[in-house]
Amino acid sequence: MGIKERKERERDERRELILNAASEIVASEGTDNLSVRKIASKIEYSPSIIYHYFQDKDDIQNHLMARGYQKIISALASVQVPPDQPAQRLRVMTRQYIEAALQMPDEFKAVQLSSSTAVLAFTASMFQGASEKKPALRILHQSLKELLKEENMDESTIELTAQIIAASTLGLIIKLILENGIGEEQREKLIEHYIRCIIDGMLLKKSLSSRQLEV
Amino acid sequence: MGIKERKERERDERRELILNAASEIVASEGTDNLSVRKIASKIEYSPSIIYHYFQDKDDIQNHLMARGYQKIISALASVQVPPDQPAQRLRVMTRQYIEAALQMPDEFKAVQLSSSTAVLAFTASMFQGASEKKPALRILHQSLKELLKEENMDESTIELTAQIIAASTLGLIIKLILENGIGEEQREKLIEHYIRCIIDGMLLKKSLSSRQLEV
DNA sequence: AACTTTGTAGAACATTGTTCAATAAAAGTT
DNA sequence: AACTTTTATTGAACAATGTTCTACAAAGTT
Repeated sequence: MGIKERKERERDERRELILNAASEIVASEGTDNLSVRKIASKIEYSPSIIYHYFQDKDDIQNHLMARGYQKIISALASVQVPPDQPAQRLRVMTRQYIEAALQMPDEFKAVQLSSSTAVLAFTASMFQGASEKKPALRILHQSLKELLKEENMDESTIELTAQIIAASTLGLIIKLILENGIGEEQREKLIEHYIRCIIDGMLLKKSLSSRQLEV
Repeated sequence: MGIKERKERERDERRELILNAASEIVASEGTDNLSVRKIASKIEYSPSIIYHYFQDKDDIQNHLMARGYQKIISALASVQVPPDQPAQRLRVMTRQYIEAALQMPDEFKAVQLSSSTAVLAFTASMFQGASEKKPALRILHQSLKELLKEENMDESTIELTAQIIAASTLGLIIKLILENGIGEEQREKLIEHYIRCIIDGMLLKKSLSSRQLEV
């Protein structure tokens, strides 16, 4: 049954063709200026053909998001720090996550910031609920677990902490993306200070066990 | 010259009329479904009239943003905690900021998440650069300053810290907005834990002065 | 009363996402 | 090889969008 496979391959290739064109448009003109017709014109096909390969525009954007997300995951997964230094590992991973996101601001915006319902639903499926089910967060979660288990922290607190780190890192990324005029050294300072404050701050707190604060 | 003033008043009233209609549409149908024509139909005017009172759609959205932002600022400014307890004050303010934002997810999304260039520029003018120039951040900044000055922290670090707290709080808010299916108690837990981790974590770190970490 | 400014509407345009009916091409079946 | 079914592709069409332009009426000024 070689033909069926070839057909599927060809179909996938055309889907890739469409996605690549879409990706280029997003890269050159921004997410807002992506249109079905521009994609069609770029690949020199009629606009209608898009709907033979994708359900609708949201579908295309979902796939674009998935790609961007995959890049982030790869960047995260490729971090190899000696596993006996989980704190350092967490720092490096956080930094990698931030930098991966900054290298593809448009895709990241598509992943994280879109408010169209379909895109939102997709985002939710990756970022919502327990972090075990979210690819990128799972990796972060794993590192956190290794790190925090040694400090007799209960499971639910670890889960909460992972989510909060993910959320606040997202916030920093958004800040850095929005402030595209920011200088390189200022950006570096912010990232550095962020990791200091958030990661190290949290670690330090835990290492002092659960002493209550009444400042 | 009473007539000129009345004219201006009438003009402002119609601008308000338009903004209110826009606001209702955003509230009921979401930011994505706001359209000039819907506004016109809601106020029972022709679509063209909109352009007599606003430059374009982005202009309207900017004003919508400004309103939402004003609400957040009010919520922040209304926090009155004894000034001799700056840490507690910072906690309450952070919480208020989060809750104000969650009560108007659409406006907040408009303020923070939009990627249209005009909206972006506007957002930038409020959130970008030094926090002294950003109304909402300035209040936060002020509280931080009071709090951190006592711990001989230099100005630039305070600035960085303020920005990071603002950014990560933004991240949490976005997370909570995106996860609209989240339960009340879970949301509460997250906010509580966030304040614990971020605010208290930072405070604790500072109270131990600048000891370096080599975990 | 004549003139100018301001408010309003209607028609029109280009662009968008999407659908539908028709057709060409390919694959499968006899 | 002839026929049938499936797949690929197009062109025309539709409705909704943001926006502009021309025209015109109303209000204000002189």
